Amino acid sequence: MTDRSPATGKPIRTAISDEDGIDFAIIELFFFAYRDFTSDPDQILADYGFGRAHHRVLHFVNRRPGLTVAELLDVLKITKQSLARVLKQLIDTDHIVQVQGPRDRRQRELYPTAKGRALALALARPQSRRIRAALEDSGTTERASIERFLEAMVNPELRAQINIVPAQTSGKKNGDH
Amino acid sequence: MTDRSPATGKPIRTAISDEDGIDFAIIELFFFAYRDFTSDPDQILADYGFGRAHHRVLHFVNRRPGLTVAELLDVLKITKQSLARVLKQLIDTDHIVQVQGPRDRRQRELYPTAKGRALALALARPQSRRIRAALEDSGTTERASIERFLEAMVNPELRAQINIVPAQTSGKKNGDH
DNA sequence: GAAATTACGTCAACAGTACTGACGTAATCC
DNA sequence: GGATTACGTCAGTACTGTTGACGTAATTTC
Repeated sequence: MTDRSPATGKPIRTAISDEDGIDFAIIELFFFAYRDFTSDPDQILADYGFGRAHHRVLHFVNRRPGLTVAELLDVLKITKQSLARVLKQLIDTDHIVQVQGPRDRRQRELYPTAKGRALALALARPQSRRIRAALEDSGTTERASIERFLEAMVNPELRAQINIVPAQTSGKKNGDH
Repeated sequence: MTDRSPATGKPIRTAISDEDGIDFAIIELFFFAYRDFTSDPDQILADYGFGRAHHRVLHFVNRRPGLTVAELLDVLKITKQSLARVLKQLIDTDHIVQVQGPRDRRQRELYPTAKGRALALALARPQSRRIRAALEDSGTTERASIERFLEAMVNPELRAQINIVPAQTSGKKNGDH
């Protein structure tokens, strides 16, 4: 390679590859996949003057209605100040309401309104559609294998959060609307 | 209960679920997985005073050495100004070098230096480790199925970018000079 | 060869999301 | 009653993204 130079930059012309046993293919795919995955709701959010932070808050409040501010902070792994702004906006725009905690009145339980529920669904719809299409296109027979892989990508100590999800609700309570 | 009120917020107490045929499970898993996936390199980047934007630039310059600024912008889907700041820092810190384009001297071909290559590898290592572990933990026998799924998640019109990856540098052209 | 276009760098201004640290208030715990 | 907790908020800052405009050098077009 005719390399004789000082410490200062010499251009390396060969592409990095799986040479070092590093899975660049999936690393890169994960980047592209997530970028496009989030671009769907971004379009909708723009109409409301919201961003991704609003989406995340809205999502989890809909998924775990009644969770407290502290719990939400823990799930999102952001600070109080970061949450404050977006949460306030969502409350002001009547997407989320706060209810004083029953046991502990210092706490604020967060619930979606009908408006907030509708928006959460609207944001999730294109994402879900993309997932379904991807499962079909990739010929993935069992959805569960993707689910297992993604779950295994999450830090073990944080997996508890994932399963707080209400799976028991699946009883299809009320009729259609 | 007692739900009859004006348009203003009434708390909905039931969790959103797969009721509407929406794949909330995977939507949420994708969020958690990507969050933790990016947290690995974030730790390292902090030591250099870099952020995720630097990581992405460094990654693609290492993956496609010699790409031009315009090509990089196209891959990252960001604006010139956003790129300018981080690229300048990477050049100033001797992680990336610019070489005047051979065919078109207006262009700047971007190459990693040894230092830049080393950092790119250091950043990719924990991510690759996480992927390998996830594949094992989830009992995914064939890596390719995950790869296919992720690729199918990418917008079709953008999939071309993915395959620009080297490894088969030949047999691409069709008699053009 | 002059004029238009292209590739890139840069300046200015701004938005969204994240951070830290500090302070105040009400409620609960001990 | 004092300490702690849950939450809200103020101030300041960093990173990454945006748009628009302008300048320069190189290439292309006529």
